[in-house]
Amino acid sequence: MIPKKDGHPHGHETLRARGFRLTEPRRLILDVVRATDVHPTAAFVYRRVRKKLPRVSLATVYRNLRMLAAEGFLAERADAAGMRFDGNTLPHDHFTCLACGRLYDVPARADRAVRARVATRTGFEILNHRAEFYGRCGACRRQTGRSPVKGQRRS
Amino acid sequence: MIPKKDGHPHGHETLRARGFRLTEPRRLILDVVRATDVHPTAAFVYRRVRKKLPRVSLATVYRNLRMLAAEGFLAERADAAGMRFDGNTLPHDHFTCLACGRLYDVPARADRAVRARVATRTGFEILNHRAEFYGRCGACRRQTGRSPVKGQRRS
DNA sequence: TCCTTTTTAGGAATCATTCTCAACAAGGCC
DNA sequence: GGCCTTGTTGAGAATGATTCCTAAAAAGGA
Ligand SMILES: [Mn+2]
Ligand SMILES: [Mn+2]
Ligand SMILES: [Zn+2]
Ligand SMILES: [Zn+2]
Repeated sequence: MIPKKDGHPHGHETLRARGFRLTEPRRLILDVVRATDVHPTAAFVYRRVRKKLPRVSLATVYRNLRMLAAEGFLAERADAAGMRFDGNTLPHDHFTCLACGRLYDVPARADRAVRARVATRTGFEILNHRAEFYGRCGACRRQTGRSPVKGQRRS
Repeated sequence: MIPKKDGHPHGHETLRARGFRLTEPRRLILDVVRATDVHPTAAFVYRRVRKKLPRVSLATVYRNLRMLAAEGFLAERADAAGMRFDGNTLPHDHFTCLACGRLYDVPARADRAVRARVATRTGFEILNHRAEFYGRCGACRRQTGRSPVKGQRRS
């Protein structure tokens, strides 16, 4: 039997499995977010998608980013600079360099104990958590005189 | 010598010490944020301040909240629902109840070890961090059937 | 093919936040 | 008191990210 002619890389088929149609805009949006580690904004994704699909609408990008995040194909994050998306859906923390503004993934995770302690102290049931670290990344530490700068903005 | 007739409670005098004038709008804004534990939005502060100073402008509220936060008299936080302010300037974490939406302070802090571990693993210099926990608060745990609700919005 | 449902593009609307600027208040100094 | 300088305010306009609306196109199913 001949394999389906539109077999895509990644786990795109799971989209269909969960009742999604893998339209052209959706495939491109998902690919853009997954192909970068900058935790892109919707505007960034829009710019990238337009290179392949010039007529795509910004509303379509927002709509599908929201939808893909709601279904767990992407992660959604909010910070002072607005909403960003993360193609890495494994649990991980983040580090923001205050000098260059870059946002890094921090693969390690030290939650179990911390969560348990907070839970017993407060009586809250803890289902999830989020840790953000701030400081200077390796590159910026080497460049002496590069001290924290105010007013980082969007990608 | 007669004491200054405008001696205020709290640490308001420090405002002057740092080169601020303690104007009426500023005093009221600071008092509103310090008097609540709801981590108010600018709109919330605006509503409260207007009760005492009906002619105050929303721009004045934003301007001074930003300024007071920059000087360390308040803390500023961003989440998915927008910018909020915190009268508690001591280092502390937060817990968001996914059922009722309330945001609680978590006075405990388990950072030293976590920070050190992340620093050695990544090579980043860690100057600060932020921890957010999510789950169900004590009140909501008791009310069975009250499960997490989508779309929490502003105060 | 015909019918139904989903998705889209494009533009308008919303809404939080910031900006602009003329008027105003405070303080210092003569 | 008058004058100047500097910081602050209120009102409204501007900005900018996100969402909403809607008619048209696309996809699926039978
Ligand atoms: Mn990430
Ligand atoms: Mn707090
Ligand atoms: Zn850096
Ligand atoms: Zn609750």
